[in-house]
Amino acid sequence: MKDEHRSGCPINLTLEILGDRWSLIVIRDMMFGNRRHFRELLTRSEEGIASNILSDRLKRLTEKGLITRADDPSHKQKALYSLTEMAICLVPLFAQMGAWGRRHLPVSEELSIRAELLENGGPAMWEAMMAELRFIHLGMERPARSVLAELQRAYEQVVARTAAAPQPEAASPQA
Amino acid sequence: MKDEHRSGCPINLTLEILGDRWSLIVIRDMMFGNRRHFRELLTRSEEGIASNILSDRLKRLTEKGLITRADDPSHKQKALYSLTEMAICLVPLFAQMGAWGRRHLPVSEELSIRAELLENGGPAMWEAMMAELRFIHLGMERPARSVLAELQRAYEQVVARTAAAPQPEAASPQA
DNA sequence: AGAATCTGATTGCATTTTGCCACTGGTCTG
DNA sequence: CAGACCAGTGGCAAAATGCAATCAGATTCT
Repeated sequence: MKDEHRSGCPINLTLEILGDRWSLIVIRDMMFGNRRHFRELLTRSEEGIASNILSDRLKRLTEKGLITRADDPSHKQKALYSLTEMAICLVPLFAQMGAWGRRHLPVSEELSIRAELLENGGPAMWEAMMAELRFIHLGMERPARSVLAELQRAYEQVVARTAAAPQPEAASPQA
Repeated sequence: MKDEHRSGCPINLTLEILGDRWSLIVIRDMMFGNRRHFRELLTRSEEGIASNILSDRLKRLTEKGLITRADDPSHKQKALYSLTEMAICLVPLFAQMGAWGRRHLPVSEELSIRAELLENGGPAMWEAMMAELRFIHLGMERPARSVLAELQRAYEQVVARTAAAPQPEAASPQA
């Protein structure tokens, strides 16, 4: 563990923790895909993370205080990973990243509908989602609104629609 | 150049471009520090980027459409780098990154005052800053408000204050 | 009970990226 | 014309990444 920082700039310190190709992918899957176990994160990921990288990132993110690891009561060898408040506070960052990527990069429609909703929902929606994540991961009181359900429903609708009306060209599956 | 993407997810595509330890540092220095030349970026950086890394990042960011390179009319061997609209649109992302880092990581006071102002200023301030960057980097009309000047002034005030009143240890610098 | 399966990882190895530092060819300045 | 300045390159060791095989314990299937 190296405690030396390149500088005390908030942007730099954030990059020192999240500035690689996988850390935010792991958090994204835990946050939006509700993946809580090693295998779920390993196999049900769009991008196909390698097991040693996943292992390393879970360890590193735990050290940095973004996630916690607990034994799953139902399965003795299962580990249950949870987001901490620190990670839950990344919701607005994800919203901005999604908004930017959606506007400037060749995103697929199915995978960007969540970003679109989150952008249009604004800070109120972000806060509602953070409250929901605090319920799921930190055991706090269940909020009335379920943003995750809204996002999932919209995603499924897009999937159903694009599957029913196959586009001639622009919609290549390309996972 | 590889055109294969791991997935069409906006978060993933954003990470494929900006998900490393240096790309956002370079853009940050161009954006907030108004560094436009190779040497400025190389030597006047808090974090100390290596010249080959800087060279590579400038090349990559140019390919990806985030910056442009032009000859500086005043010096024949100088290259002038400018942000594109795509990079200017990262302002809200920087604001969120700064806000998150400032809240959860051991930032220094001088280097986080800008993040604090940007967070408190909200979307209106971000838009004003983007307009200013469009003036500086894209030659658009000069806006009335100069957010960069506001940030710089606040930074200098903090530097002057902390230099004038040397802290003993953990004593609050008289808020 | 025994075999197959599932769990969170680990190990080995090749490739790629990073970091450090010296250095280059051209340009500008005093 | 000497020395500083300019945008980068090149060499090399260390670290990170990617891939595939593997591990030991826990659970499930038969």
